[in-house]
Amino acid sequence: MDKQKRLKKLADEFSECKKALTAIGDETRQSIIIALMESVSDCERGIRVGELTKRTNLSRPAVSHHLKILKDANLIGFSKEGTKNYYYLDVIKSDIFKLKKMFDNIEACITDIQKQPSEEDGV
Amino acid sequence: MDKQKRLKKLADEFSECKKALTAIGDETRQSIIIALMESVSDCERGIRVGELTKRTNLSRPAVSHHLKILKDANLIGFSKEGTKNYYYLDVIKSDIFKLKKMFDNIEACITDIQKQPSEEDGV
DNA sequence: TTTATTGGTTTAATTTTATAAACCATACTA
DNA sequence: TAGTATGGTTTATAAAATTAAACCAATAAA
Repeated sequence: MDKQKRLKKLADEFSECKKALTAIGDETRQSIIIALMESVSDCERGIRVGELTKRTNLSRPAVSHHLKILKDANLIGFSKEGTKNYYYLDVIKSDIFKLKKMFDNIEACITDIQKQPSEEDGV
Repeated sequence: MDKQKRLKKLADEFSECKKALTAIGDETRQSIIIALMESVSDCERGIRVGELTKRTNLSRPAVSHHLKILKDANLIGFSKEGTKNYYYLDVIKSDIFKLKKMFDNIEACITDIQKQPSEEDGV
């Protein structure tokens, strides 16, 4: 595949990650993700909204609001048990995996192209 | 290393990427990054602000403002030639590489821990 | 030296976003 | 059934971000 095509494909892949990047690119939501990370070993099922409000010092509506954005961006999973909602990180099923692959590709693609002397420049 | 420590390290690594994530988590800046990607094969040195305003349909002050944020977050590189400023993606030197490594670690760490049955739960 | 080009910055207005209060719905429990 | 806990949503306000206009500085060219 030529450089142009490869870069176009990479730009498209990056575009497909826009929603996930925007969702994760907010400090408040980053705190929520950190709280979810730290709870991975504690609770298999994930943690509840009440626990998240404690750990992040955010109000419940704020947590709820940002969880919705993270859910819509498919970055976190959740399960219901009665009125209790458990939120958790699930890397493989979520778009975190999509982000991982995308960053791997940026690195591979850009470094490849920048290493090679360009043919158009007369090499 | 035990799970708790491993997760704490991951959360710290994620924290160190906060600035980069916030910078990249903006639609306008995502368009700028896409323009920079697509120009990798065209111009070795990178592209100028004027070219970016054309490609993104943003005003010059807007481009300038967002480039500054991307620069401050160490996501892009630039070089001066007289009054001309060339902006470019440099994956290895920039914090894009830091993001790549961080996402690789999220994947490795979380999936490892979620795969193993937890010892505390009586296994 | 004068003029043009390039691009960063400040400012002020608009737009967007975030938040807490109040409210609603659901599902357990006694 | 009444009471309690959980948590999502709406709304009104406050805070923050975005942008274009105007301005400024530096360099290049004529």
